[in-house]
Amino acid sequence: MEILSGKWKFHILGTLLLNEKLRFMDLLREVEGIAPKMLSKELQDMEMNQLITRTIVHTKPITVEYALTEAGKTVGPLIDELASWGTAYRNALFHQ
Amino acid sequence: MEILSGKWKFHILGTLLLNEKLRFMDLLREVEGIAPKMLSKELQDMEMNQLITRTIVHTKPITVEYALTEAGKTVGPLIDELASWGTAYRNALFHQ
DNA sequence: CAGAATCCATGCCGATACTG
DNA sequence: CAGTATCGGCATGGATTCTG
Repeated sequence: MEILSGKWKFHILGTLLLNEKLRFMDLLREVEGIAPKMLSKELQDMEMNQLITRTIVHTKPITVEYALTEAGKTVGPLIDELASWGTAYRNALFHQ
Repeated sequence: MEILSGKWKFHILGTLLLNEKLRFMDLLREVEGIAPKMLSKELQDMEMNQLITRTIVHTKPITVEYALTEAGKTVGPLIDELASWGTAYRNALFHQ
């Protein structure tokens, strides 16, 4: 659970689930509101926990690509369940 | 998601899923390591969000019973998915 | 028993500026 | 482009004491 803690991890993972490979700037754009420092930190966390891979591409200037590992892809169903809980929760409140 | 934030909420909800009704002291015992202040605060949060009910029983001395609402019971599947993600995650790391 | 009050440490997170 | 450095606010959470 601490592996997925932090304000932005689910958002980042969700974005990577939809996009396969993304560069730092892409993520900075897609994950609305995140500051470079936080993005950097969350990415490092998740790389340490082997949820994502970080590959340097030696272009000029260099770019870095982030992608989900197989382990990282397992969060897909979890995010789905989280979303469907949200609706189930609202429904339960509504029908009571 | 902020509804379920906090260090102890899942633990408390899980305990209530197994027990139907519990008093404050019971929860203090069952949720290992939690301080009364935190238990009180988390319970208030969850009562506000209508995940649990709080009923005062006028015994001497008074006791208070906490139980899940219908909305609260919807976290069951979510906790299951969380648990099975844990194993899926470990499995993915192991087989790589 | 069920909590409220108080005090306090840590660290999460944000904004901004800077670097190779 | 892909970050790091620095500063600082504010919330989170812990320990302890007190109350009806």
